[in-house]
Amino acid sequence: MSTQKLSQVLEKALSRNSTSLKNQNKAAEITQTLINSGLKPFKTNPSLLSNLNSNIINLIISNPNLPLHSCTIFFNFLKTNFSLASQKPNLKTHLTFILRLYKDGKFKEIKEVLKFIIFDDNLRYPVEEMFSLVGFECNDSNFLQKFCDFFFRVCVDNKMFEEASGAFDYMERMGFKIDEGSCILYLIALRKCGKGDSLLGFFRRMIESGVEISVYSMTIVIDGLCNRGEVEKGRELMNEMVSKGVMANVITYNTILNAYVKTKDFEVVSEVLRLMEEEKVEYNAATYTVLIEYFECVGKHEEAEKMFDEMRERRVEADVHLYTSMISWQCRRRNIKRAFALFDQLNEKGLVPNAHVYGALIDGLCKTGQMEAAQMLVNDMQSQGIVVNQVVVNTLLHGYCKKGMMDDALRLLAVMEKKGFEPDVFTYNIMASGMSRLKRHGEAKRWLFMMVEKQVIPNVVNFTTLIHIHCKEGNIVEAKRLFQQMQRRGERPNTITYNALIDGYTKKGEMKDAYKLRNEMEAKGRIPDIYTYTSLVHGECNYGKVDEAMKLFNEMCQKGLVPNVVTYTAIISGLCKDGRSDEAFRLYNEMISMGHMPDQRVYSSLVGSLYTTGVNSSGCN
DNA sequence: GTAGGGTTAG
Repeated sequence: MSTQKLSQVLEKALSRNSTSLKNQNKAAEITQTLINSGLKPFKTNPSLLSNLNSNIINLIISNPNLPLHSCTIFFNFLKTNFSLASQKPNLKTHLTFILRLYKDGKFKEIKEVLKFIIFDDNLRYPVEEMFSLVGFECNDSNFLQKFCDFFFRVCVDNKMFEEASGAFDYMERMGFKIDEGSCILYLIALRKCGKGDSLLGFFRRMIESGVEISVYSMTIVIDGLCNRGEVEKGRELMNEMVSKGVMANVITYNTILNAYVKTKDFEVVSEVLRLMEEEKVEYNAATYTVLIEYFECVGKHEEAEKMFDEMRERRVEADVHLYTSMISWQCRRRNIKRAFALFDQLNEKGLVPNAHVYGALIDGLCKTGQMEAAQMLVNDMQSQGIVVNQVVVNTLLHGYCKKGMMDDALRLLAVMEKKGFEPDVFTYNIMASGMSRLKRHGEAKRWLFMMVEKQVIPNVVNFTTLIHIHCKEGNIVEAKRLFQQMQRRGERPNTITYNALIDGYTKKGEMKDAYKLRNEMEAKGRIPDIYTYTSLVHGECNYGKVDEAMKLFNEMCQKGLVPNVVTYTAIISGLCKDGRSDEAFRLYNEMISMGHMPDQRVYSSLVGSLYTTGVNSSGCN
């Protein structure tokens, strides 16, 4: 190094020292003022802060003699005072303030400052650079680790997954201990944002980075896999983790059990139950809820009751979830008395009913047409301080619509809208189908058009309703157009959608197109049900092709589908019109033996057939 | 900071 250069360096160092000294003096002066008199002097005389620079600010903020409270007030003053725009705290100042908060254990406040940094265009830096700056400014490795973790969590809280991922990478590269709790928040946020496909990938990264894995994060990932229909993958993951020493608990098992219950596959359900027994995992209320749900779903009511009894024998306390499920099933079976008995039981146990429980009960009353009682229950829940939410309003509306009480539905809707209720996809569909049921097709369509105007995106159900309306109006062209439009919009028609359209075609006598759709739905994995067959049977009968109708009728029975009163009516009247009263009476008897009550149409058909064919000899009883 | 519950269309 030349002498000249050395002298320059020395000069610079000296001048730095002198500025540094000047800064220190200024900082000390301001700090003292803040301690003695707070912000007031600076507000009345802003020139006191005229020579402020970031070094001075940092010296003030990091001064442990200045109480944190004063420190915060000063920091916020600098941030918000427009006349001090040139001294607005920069990233380094913010980091200094965070360090100060950290030393005082103010973690919640740190997160707020971090959030501010993340959303401020002038303060936001690439993750890497910011962390390096923290490491450079502060030699405390513990703080840097904690800082990274805070930053990661704040990104997660604000759904900034890429930034969070960057923070994770940095922590991994630096060999920091990564907190599982933070990773769990990341997993939950992913799931909440519909990014379930990223769960497993991130979980693998956690394992590779040496994050201590607990049953919590494992279960979240398994749940995510189950929700995507990848139950087997979930089970494999569980086995893999068990071999690594992470034991599954009752919640993990419930998660897998619940996924299998939805497939209604008794074999796999029993297998999980056996596994739970082997592993000595005791059932809890959630296990019983899932099992009761399963048995009710497959129509084994007695088994479901047995589960409820077993739970009490094993002294597992029922909770609100379980009662809601039980009540809902009683209501579906129209056993309102039992539903209310369970409701009383819940209250006697000191459990607090919530909107879900009330929702189930109100639905039960609506299903049985007891609208006054339903309204009373709504008042009751309100008096308990429970908010009448979207579901309850929709349930009530549906109750009124089903009874054709459209004026009451409209009145309720108007009242609720005044209270801030906003109709959703359900509401519009309930109103439209209510109108359509009364053949008020114009109004029905208006409700569905209104939802589009209100920017509510129609789903497959809404499209199906509209298609159905057009079919009822005989406008099969428009129905078909909508059917294609919905698919272009990414809504996949389900069995019910196909049924609506098939019914439209059969009513027009366009049987060829109806069969074409039936084949198409099968090819797409949508299974024809009794409604599909009933429409086809009806269509064939209407056009005198009773042999074709009988073929369909036998085909559906072979497939294990049980004809209902409508199917029987269609085929019986078809046979009668064709003069085949023997066959008609045979099916009539079959229908009676199946426990179906014939309606007026069946009688008229049969009586009519007696007139045309003379005396029947089949011995109808 | 892990699981289970109430609403819609033929």
